[in-house]
Amino acid sequence: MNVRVAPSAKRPSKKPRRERQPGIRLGILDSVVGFNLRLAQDAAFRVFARHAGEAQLKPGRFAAMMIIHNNPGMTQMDLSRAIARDKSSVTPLIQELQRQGLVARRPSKADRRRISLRLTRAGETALKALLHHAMEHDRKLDMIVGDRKAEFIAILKKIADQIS
Amino acid sequence: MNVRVAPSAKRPSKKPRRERQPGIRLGILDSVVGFNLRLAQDAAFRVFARHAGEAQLKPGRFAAMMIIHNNPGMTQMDLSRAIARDKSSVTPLIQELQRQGLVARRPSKADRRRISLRLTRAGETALKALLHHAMEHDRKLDMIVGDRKAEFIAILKKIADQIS
DNA sequence: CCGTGATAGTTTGATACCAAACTATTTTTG
DNA sequence: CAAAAATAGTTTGGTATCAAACTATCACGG
Repeated sequence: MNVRVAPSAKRPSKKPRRERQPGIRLGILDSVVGFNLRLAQDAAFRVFARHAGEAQLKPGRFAAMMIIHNNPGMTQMDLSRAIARDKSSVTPLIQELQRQGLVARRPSKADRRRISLRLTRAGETALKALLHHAMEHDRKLDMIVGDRKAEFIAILKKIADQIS
Repeated sequence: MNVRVAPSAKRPSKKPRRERQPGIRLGILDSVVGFNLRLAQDAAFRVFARHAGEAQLKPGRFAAMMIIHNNPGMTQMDLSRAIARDKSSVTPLIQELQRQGLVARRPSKADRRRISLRLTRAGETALKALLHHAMEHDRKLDMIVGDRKAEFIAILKKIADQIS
């Protein structure tokens, strides 16, 4: 890591350096799992979202559609748990997908509190396109992660499941 | 991996812990790095924030104070880059810390656009207390990550640095 | 020096999220 | 069975965040 920092050197500087110090010391944060997890996730999220541009590809939307595709008839609560988002965050997400004609919402016959979700034909078609973009993005991550991908993901899953 | 399981286990747990719903099929998402990265980071973040309760410990605040501690005199832009947050997110964060008397903001003599940051005496004291909580939290993560921590963090750093 | 472009910080507007309160149902229990 | 508790979904309020517009200051080429 870079360790250099502004040395507060007495510099009667006519010419203050414009070069911004890339050497901010992180201290122990440098080896704190949570901090590095956040930086990595932020970076990955941003790259994903940036390439979304034309396609309406956002990580959350893609994940939701993918899961609905895999579990037709699932409820919003199911989805909430699967993507680890509060149910109140699922409401507007699904409403937006419905508004765009990608997801169909039907009241459950068996339990009238529930709304069963499935992709429309258009939704299935859209998912196929998004899948291409998403896989391309994740391929970058795969390359960075390298051959320890399985173990890396296993650790991430353990964190998601076991932390309390 | 996660395959359906009859949920009717005799488990009268009072507090329905948030966990992924067994029985929902994730499909390829199950092995997508980005998706698992998000779940892990979300879980870690929430646990950290929850234990904040009493102390005013939020991941962002702690990281900011830690970095300012390690780099007295740094600017808001420096901090913005260090924690990978937009400069416009740093403004309210620092103002809050200043309002609480934890961070001192002083205009830079050399460059009057800049504001140099440092922890106050109270800030240093507060940091010590927060450090204790934060380390306790990260110890949980350390236990989950196990003996491959160095490699795990190395991969996270690679993702944060190299993704584009 | 002087004007143009870069940089630091703030403000404003938009988005995503959570948590709590609320409604409508269903399940459980006394 | 009726009351109470639990569950599904929505609404509301608050926070964190980014991006773009804006102000002030600084650097640099001419």
